[in-house]
Amino acid sequence: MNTKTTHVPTRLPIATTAGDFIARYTAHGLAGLDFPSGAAPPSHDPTGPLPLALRHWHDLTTRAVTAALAGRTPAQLPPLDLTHGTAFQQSVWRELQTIAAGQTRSYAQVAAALGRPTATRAVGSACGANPVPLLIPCHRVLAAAGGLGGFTGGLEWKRRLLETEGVLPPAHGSPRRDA
DNA sequence: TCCAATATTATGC
DNA sequence: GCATAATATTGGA
Repeated sequence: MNTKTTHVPTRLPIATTAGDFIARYTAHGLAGLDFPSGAAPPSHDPTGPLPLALRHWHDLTTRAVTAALAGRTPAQLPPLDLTHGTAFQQSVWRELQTIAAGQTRSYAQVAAALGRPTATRAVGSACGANPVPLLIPCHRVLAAAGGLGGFTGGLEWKRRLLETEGVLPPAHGSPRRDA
């Protein structure tokens, strides 16, 4: 790639009922989305007014995140900058975006859709590398055995999102992975 | 180039 | 139900 270009993405906060999400933007679009850590607020240097395009992206992102938290599918998503991932990861993320709200798929199912039915573990790894949670419904991917699997940044979020969408399997009894 | 880790899955006891 | 082996991709030494 190019040399060490100080490509620091613009960080903007997204106020939600669950806290302030942190959206990271690059020149190509939304490059990352972080859960409310409750740590230091994203002090974006107000060296000047935000670019119009960036403001538009942030508006779309805010709506998308709000919709996702409400268990709904975002009507429109901002341009995503997924160049940070490999070709395989991008394929996985693209496949995840085809999963509608209220529906879940197993890691094996996603792997099979990619033409690599034996790459179940790789899919899980790619999901963990997902820079844009919520918008890319990585939380809708469950283990084939009915388990939640894992979730980078906090498994409680995954549980909360699934519960909101009404697809959270019962903690006792047999989880019906039947859509 | 090789080693180890990972948000899994299937099989055996 | 628990433990072990197998398989694919990635990042670092």
